[in-house]
Amino acid sequence: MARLTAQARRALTRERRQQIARAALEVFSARGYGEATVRSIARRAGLAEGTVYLYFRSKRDLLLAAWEEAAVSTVLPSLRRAEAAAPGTEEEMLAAVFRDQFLTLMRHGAFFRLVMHRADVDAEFRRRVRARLREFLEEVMRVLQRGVQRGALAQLNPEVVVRALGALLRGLVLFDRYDPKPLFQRYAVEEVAREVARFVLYGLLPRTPRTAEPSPGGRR
Amino acid sequence: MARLTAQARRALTRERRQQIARAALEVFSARGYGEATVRSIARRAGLAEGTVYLYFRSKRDLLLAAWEEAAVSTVLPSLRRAEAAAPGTEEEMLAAVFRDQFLTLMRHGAFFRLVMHRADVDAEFRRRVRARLREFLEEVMRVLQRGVQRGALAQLNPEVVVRALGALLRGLVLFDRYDPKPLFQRYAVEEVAREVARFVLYGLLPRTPRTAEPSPGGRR
Amino acid sequence: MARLTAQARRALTRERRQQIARAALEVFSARGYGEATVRSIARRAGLAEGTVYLYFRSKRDLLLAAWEEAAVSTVLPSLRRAEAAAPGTEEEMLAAVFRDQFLTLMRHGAFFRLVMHRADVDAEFRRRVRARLREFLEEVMRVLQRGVQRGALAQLNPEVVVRALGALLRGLVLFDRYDPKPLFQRYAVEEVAREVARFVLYGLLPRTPRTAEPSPGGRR
Amino acid sequence: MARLTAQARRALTRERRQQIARAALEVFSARGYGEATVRSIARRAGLAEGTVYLYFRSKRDLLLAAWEEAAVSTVLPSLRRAEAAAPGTEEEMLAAVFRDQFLTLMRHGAFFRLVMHRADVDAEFRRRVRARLREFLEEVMRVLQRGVQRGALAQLNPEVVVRALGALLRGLVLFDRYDPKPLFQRYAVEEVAREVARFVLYGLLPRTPRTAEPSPGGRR
DNA sequence: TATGAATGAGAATTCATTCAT
DNA sequence: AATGAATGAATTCTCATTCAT
Repeated sequence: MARLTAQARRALTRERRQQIARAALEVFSARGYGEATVRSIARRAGLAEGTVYLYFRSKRDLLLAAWEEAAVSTVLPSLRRAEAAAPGTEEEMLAAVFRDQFLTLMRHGAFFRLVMHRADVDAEFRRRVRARLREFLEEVMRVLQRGVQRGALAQLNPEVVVRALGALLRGLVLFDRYDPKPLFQRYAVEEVAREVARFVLYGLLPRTPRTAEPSPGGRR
Repeated sequence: MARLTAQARRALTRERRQQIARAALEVFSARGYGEATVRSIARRAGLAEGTVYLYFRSKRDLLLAAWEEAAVSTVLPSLRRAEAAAPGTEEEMLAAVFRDQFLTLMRHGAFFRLVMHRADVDAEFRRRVRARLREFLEEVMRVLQRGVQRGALAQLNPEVVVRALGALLRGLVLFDRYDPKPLFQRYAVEEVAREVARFVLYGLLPRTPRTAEPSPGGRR
Repeated sequence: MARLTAQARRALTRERRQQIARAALEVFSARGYGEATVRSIARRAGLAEGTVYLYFRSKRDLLLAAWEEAAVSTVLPSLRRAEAAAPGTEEEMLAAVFRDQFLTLMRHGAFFRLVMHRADVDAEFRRRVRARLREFLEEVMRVLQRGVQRGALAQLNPEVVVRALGALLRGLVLFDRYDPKPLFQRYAVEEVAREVARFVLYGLLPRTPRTAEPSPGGRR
Repeated sequence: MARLTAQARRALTRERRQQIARAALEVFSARGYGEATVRSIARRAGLAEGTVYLYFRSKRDLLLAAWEEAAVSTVLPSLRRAEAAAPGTEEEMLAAVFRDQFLTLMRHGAFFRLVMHRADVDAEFRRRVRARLREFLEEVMRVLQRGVQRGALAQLNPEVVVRALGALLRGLVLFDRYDPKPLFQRYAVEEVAREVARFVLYGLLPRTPRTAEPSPGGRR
């Protein structure tokens, strides 16, 4: 008659949920939403079909859970570190932030592409995706605005820039899958991150005049 | 009904195919792949279910056809125009190219998001998406390389830059759907295009030293 | 390309619906609602499972259709005939009405028992059952009221009597199934009908005084 | 917990069984058989699902137990009282018997309707329902036969009359649920019982000639 | 060529029953 | 004795695809 404490039970439940959510993440990533079956997710989690329904109400809920599982970002911390960087190391710090972002995105690329699509089809899901994005956008915007105020950044519209940066980074990874010559298969992540950091800092135009002044850590 | 020449027949067939492909594009955009039914596509095209199968082998083929229908780009021409631009109008020309790209993407945003996902799930589809992208990438790369050689552009890796640019532009539009404060609902496309052009040309860093030299069409 | 006229098509559809409704009636009668599967109904109708759903939206709709199929009453006509009866043949006419009612009920006894139960569980179904009963009740009530006014019937509350009669007749058949010595297996329907008619006309008390008067077609 | 005597244990077991059977009766009445879940019955009894299976072998057994619970009749005693009635109070006594019967039936109307249906589907259940009915039928038949022999009742076939009476009483209550104008919602049970008693005693025909003679307890 | 009725494979979901604790 | 998590069989319903007309 040994019964578990309510706390222990809840912990077990949370663990099972995560176990299933991870399986869902894998299966959804591999097969998409429509093609993934609840059965295959259960099998992947090593459980029977019915068991899944003890922890999730529907297949749709599995998708939401998989999204929570995948969306844990490692980027915000590295962004905060970057902001605290000494002047002159901007390029390196930005490259580091970008690399982290790339790695995060690469881990679940297929799933994020699925998410983009499902968010079109499923309004509740879209709401959740938006909620998660909001926090991220606001944090980065704050960083940018401080940079502009300090004179460390050009006077660009931060609303646009934050989205341009986000699109650039996410797009680079997520569109790479159907690139005829995938970038991330031909260059190391670090390399791409550094090159993108340069592009982002100095733009497309040649910076010849600038090299005239002592720009520590400057390039070329 | 009088007999038609083989040519006329083929023309009719092509027309019917396109009629169905357009219907498919609309329905897929609105509902996604799994949720779209062949019946709804047939209905949208004003035909019976069976008729669709006279022109397409399967639902999957409908998706491929919808993709061909959607992927007609208006961007390459505007890019060529841009390249021929006189120095000093770079910003305007780039903004124009970007605007065209944005408009193209916005027309079928939901469908492109679907495509990104289906390309993960369906290898043949991925092949086709890649093929279409290749031509585009190569064209833009050539433009960039010429710019670098002429000294008009910074010495960045064109492989990276072309993808970064593409990701930036596509990402801005495609991710906007689940932006908590959608950019393209709050700014005119032209405005976004111009701001992004500036960002892309000059980068994030302040350009104060540069304004010292006569930079026609310079900014702010 | 021979297409059917809209009329012919509708006739075919009606026929198919009835074919399926009859199969449903049989299967529901034999197995009950929960135990009956749509598949078994389809098989009984000689069709594939999916075909059933071309004609009915759900299993529940099949039940409603089966009910319409079963509830076609042969009783009202015979009731009207009875009312027109010459005095003195009351007993015979009533027996005839009862016999018809018994036969109707016996044809689908199990199904009517199911109906009584489902009407408890399913509100929409209850509504339909009620609607069908209403017409019947009102007709019989009118007959009774006329009888009372003419002095041909005792001054009883017609509301109660119509229900008492209905309950008696329906109950006799429907409860017979779990009678340890089923009446209708041991007596001919006609016999039961006649005996019940006597009971209903003269009641339980002995009618000795009455035999004193010349009661043509009187009894015993 | 101290050991219990075998007797005390058995008593506890019986009590638990009844507790569950009552819960089953309620849930079956409210939802029907197929729609009722063992879980909901367990919850209603304040127990866990598994516990139910310590006392009953299957869901079907729960139904049998619920039937035993519901079928305890209060009618036989009142019938015996009625038989002992002095002449002249027949109408009142019969009305009293009927009222008791009505009340018993009304308490579990939905369940009895379910029972009628399940008895069709489940042979063992039918056997049990029959067994319970037998005792009742025989008792009432004896009463009727004595009445006929004493000359207190008309010379009708008691086999038919006992069933006609039973059908009438049970039917009145059980069919009332889907009566468009339910009798028992519009008349007091006593009223219905009295009116039905009159109908049953004197029949539908007017008793005018009869009132001429001294008919003790006559009507109107 | 066009139609849409028919098919049946396949998927999500429920729930009676079992069993380790 | 009591629990409730786990199981998986079974069911309803959908829809891509076929085919007779």
